[in-house]
Amino acid sequence: MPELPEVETVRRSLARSLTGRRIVAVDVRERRLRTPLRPAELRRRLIGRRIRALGRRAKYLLVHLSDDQIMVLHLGMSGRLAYVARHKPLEPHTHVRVGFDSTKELRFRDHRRFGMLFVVQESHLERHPRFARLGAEPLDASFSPQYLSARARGVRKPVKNFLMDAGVVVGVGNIYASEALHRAGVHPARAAGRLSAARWERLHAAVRETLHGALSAGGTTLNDFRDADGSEGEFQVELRVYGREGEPCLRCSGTVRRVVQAGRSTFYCGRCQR
DNA sequence: CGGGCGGCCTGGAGGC
DNA sequence: TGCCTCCAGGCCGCCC
Repeated sequence: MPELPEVETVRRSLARSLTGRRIVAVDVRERRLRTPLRPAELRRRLIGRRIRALGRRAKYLLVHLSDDQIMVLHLGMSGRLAYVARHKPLEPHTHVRVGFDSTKELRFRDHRRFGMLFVVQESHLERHPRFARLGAEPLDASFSPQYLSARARGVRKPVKNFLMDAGVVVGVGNIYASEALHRAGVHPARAAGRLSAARWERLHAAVRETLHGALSAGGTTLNDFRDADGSEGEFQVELRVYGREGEPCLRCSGTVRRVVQAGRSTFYCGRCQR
């Protein structure tokens, strides 16, 4: 569920609390995450280092540390980060605690354990296997309709799946792909390689507007998304098609439908999305 | 080789 | 009421 706006929301809330802090303790309570945690290595590479800044690449949160190190966090589907008082009782599924030179600590919870936490050398980040093949950042200036159109040339897979391909554009997950396609009036099953330049213009704008809107709302909280201070997002009330199967389209008199594409639910209006 | 799909996980919802 | 199945979806490996 955490897509770009949710990860960015967490980044912003964490940056306020963590920037400038020094790591003094790392407690791994469960090492079986998506990538198995290595407690000794984590301690060796994290303890004593200071947090310089918080960044983000795709859905990865980047905690930039002193000495050229980055602590990389991925929330998977159910991951949560919270900066809370050290003495607060542990919530269920708290897998990692990172202590700081303050009275608070960072807690990483993830009941489904799809999340990740590892450390990379900053100068090696772009060569890291999980980063080397990532596509454009949708909110960057380099992301353009021409880029999308060029990457889609000859691609026969549905445009919905194309938008969710992190090798093309990052951060667009299942919810915002449906929302952006609806906003652009593009049918999700249309082959990516068969969209006109005008449609790429609309879709490009729709992706950015959707992500910016969600960001302004602090993300979408459908089940359990929270930022690092525990606040919920508000964008769920602005969703136009996602989760609205059978309900009326908010733009025309059509009905929102649900189909499964590549194993994922897609919501769209069969009337105004062509 | 592009693209679809299953596996990884667990909690919650819905069916019987 | 309780048990079972299904679904949620980011990412990757596998397979056609």
